[in-house]
Amino acid sequence: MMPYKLITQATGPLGSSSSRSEYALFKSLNEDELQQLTEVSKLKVLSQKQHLLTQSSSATHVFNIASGIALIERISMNGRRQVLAFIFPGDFVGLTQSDRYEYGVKALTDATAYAFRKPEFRGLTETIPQLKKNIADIGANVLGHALDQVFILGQKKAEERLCFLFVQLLERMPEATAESIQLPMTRQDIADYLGLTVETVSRALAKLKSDKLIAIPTPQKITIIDLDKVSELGDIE
Amino acid sequence: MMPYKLITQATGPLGSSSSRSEYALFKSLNEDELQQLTEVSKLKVLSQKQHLLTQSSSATHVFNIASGIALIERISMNGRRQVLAFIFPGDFVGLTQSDRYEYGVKALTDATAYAFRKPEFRGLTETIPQLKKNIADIGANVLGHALDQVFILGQKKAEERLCFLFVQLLERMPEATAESIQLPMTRQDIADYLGLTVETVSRALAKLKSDKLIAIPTPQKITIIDLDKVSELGDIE
DNA sequence: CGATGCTTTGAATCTCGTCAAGATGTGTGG
DNA sequence: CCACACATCTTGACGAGATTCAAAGCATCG
Repeated sequence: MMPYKLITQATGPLGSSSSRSEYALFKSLNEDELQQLTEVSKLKVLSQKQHLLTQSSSATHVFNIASGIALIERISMNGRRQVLAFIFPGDFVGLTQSDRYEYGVKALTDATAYAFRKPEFRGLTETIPQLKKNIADIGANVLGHALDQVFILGQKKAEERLCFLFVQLLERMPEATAESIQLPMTRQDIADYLGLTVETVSRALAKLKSDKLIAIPTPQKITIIDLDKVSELGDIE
Repeated sequence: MMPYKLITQATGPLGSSSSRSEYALFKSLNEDELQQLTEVSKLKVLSQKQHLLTQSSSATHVFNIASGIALIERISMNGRRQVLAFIFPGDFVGLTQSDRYEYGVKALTDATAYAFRKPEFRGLTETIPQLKKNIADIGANVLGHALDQVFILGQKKAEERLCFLFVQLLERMPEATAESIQLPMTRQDIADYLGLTVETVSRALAKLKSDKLIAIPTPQKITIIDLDKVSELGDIE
């Protein structure tokens, strides 16, 4: 019935390889509880650019990203698009205020996610207190992230915003190191995340490169040369 | 952080007159439960420009605004200031992720608030399930507000941002009508909320005025002349 | 290959920020 | 009551930063 095994620390179907997150859905759950979750989950496989869920569609499930990278986006009537976050293995998405998703989630790479039907999931949050707590922690974390983004968009220049992104990726993306950060998202995605245009993103990257703060071996890969300065520029404190 | 709408139906020590909120801390609580809350609350009286709580101070209380208007602000090391929200009677503030407030709350007018010591408040959330649910709802609402702000800051121009503020004030400020919106905050507060400078705010107001979308009888009072256009410009959908 | 999509670069334009000055308003002390 | 200081708001001139429009470079994929 369960072709997969539950692991929380290491890479696994429900837990995740994303290591640096203190806000994990499955944190501090015992074997039995994990088992209960596994039983109501269903694996969803996505290829690049496919949607895990679409804005305005009926909010029937919540999801836990198992592998791959995705983004959360919100598109307004007049077509303007805001990327709200990039998400990684172990991240949890799908909660809404209403009965429809207020945002879309699109895979940037091939990806897999475990889907939980809402009623069943909600039931488990009632019977497993720790799970409810984890959800609350995740919510607080999401809010913290949103406030960080508010700060950046309200206060920072293009190059600083890019540095903020780099710092975030270093903290959250599984395989990212200062030596090599793979960028699975397009320049347009970055622009829509940071409230800029593609051209400005490209130029700001060129400037950071010419200032020797970063290198850009290929368009999809950057190296942080001066981590101190990049951190300083990207800092929100 | 952000507006935690909290209101009972009637005006009283815990709730108050602000009407338009669906996210009430005291929603669906019975008399006895309200009584328990009242017993652990303590009135705090503030005059204009005083702080209800200060950033980085020990997070000992949560608060329910009873009267007056305040703002939530976050100031970074390098002195840059971001206003996160304007809050009104019935709003709830003081929840944090850490043991210190990550933001400050400053009164824009003379104001009063009911204070709850955290341990006691937390105790009540355990014994009153509906209270816990209300807190969760409020959190979701706060997140929604933060995401709106992200959208505005990422996508909109100065005049549109101002219209967004007007729409928000119309929705949330107790006595605000299209005919008359009192602005208890300074231009600097508005600028720091919308990610602009005072000068840009002043000029954008002048432009909206010359375009006959609004009138500015006094610097602290505006009138919406063309509500449709203002709503359209300020809309985030 | 040619077609398509993504990225970069260039030039003109626009928006907003910065610096500076003046206007308006409020509160205080003489 | 007036005069003065102080804070807030507005307006102007200028410059920096970002967007827009346009074109060209580079990949990948049929």
